[in-house]
Amino acid sequence: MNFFLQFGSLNPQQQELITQKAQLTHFKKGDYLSEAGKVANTVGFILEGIMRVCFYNNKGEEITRYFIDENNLLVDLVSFENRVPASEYVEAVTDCTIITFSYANWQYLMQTIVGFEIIMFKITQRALQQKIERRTPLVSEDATTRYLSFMEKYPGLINRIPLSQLASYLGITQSSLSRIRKGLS
Amino acid sequence: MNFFLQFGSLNPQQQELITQKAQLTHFKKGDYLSEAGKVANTVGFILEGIMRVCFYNNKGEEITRYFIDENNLLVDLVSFENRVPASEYVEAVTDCTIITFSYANWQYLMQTIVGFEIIMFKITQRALQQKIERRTPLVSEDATTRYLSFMEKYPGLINRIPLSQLASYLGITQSSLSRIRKGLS
DNA sequence: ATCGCTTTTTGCCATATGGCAAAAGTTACG
DNA sequence: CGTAACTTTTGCCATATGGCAAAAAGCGAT
Repeated sequence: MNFFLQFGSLNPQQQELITQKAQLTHFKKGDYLSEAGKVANTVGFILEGIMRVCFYNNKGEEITRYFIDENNLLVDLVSFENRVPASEYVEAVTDCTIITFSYANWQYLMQTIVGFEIIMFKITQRALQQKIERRTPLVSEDATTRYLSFMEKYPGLINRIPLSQLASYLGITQSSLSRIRKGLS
Repeated sequence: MNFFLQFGSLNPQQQELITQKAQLTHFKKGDYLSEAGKVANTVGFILEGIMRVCFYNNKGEEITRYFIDENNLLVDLVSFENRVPASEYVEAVTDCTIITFSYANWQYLMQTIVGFEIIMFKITQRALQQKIERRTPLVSEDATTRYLSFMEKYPGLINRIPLSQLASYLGITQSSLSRIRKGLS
C-alpha cells in the first residue's frame, strides 16, 4: 500500500478496496508473469526481487531486453492494455515478492476509485521515465562501455543477475563478459 | 488537416481553429526542430521528408537514435511535456515540409477543442506503437542483420539517408556499412 | 564432507568490425 | 563545363568478440 501512497493520497476505504483486489504473490526464479503468445493478464509491482523481459531470436537464442527491479511497475503494457498476445516473456530472475492485480480487478479499481487513474498515470510516467534513463545498450558503444553503463543504470544488480542473462542484455557472449569483468578488475 | 481527420472527426469550426494555430514550415536539410540543452518548444507532423533524433556521445561522435518519416509525430515528448531541457537533437535529414504547433497553441487547442485530446491520444498511441515496432537495433544481432531489419522497419528510407547517419544508427562505421552493402549485392 | 548440477572462467583459433588514409564517385554552383 | 565540397568505396592491418569445448568454481541436497 505504501507503494501507492507515494503517488497520491487514498482514504482508508479506498486503501481497503485496493488491498482486497490485490494479491501478494511469490515467484520462484524462472517463473513467468506473462508469456509470449498469451495475452498479459496481470499487472504487478515488485516488492522484492528482480524480473526481466526477454524473447527468443530467430537463432533460438534467449535475449534479455531489460531488467525490472524493486518498486517498479511490471507489465507488458501493450499486451495488457490492448488485450493482444504478448511478444515477450516476463520472467523472474531471482525469487520475487510481487503484488499483482488481474485485468478485471484492475479495471474495477480504475472505474471505482476516484483519483486512481491519476495515481496510475504518475506511476506509469515514472516507469516511462525510468525506461528512458535505462535505455537499451547502445549498439555504437563497445562491450566494456555497455557493461560500465549497465552498472550505472542498474546499481546493485550486477551481483544478483546470472552472467548469461546480463550477457544477452549487453549483446555479447557469456565468455566475453567474463573476460571483460576480468579485464576491469 | 487530413492528418488529424484520420484519427477522429472535427467540425468545420474546429478544423478552422486548428489551421489557424498550425504553421506550415519548411526545414532545410540540417535544420533543427529542437536541440539538446533547450526546452523543446514545438510539436510537428512530417508531411514530406525525413528527420532524425541524435546526440553526441562522450567521444564526440554523432549518434542517430532513430529516424522519423512522413505522417509521423515529431516531438521530444519528455522535454515538450515536462518543459525540461532536451537531451537530444531533432534534425532534418532531408529537406522537409512540416506542420508545427507552438507549446502555447498546442495547449490552447487541447483545452479548447472537445475531443482533441482523444485524437492526440490516438496519435500518440500510434507513435508509441511504431516506436515499439521500430525498436533500436539489437546489440545481440550482427551488423548485417541489423542492416536488413532496418530495411524492413523503414522501407524506402535506405536510399534517402546519408550512409554516415545510417551507420551511426546501426552502430557501425560508414566503411563497414559500405562493405556490408557490397556483400549483399 | 560428498555428489550432482549450474554458473563462471579459460584456452585456442576464426572472423567481423574498426581505424586510418586514399581513391572514386556525386552534387552543387559559378 | 569545371572546380570545390561532400559522400561513398576500397585497401591494409589491428583488435575485439565469437565459437566451441574443457576446466574450475559455486551451491544445494543428502
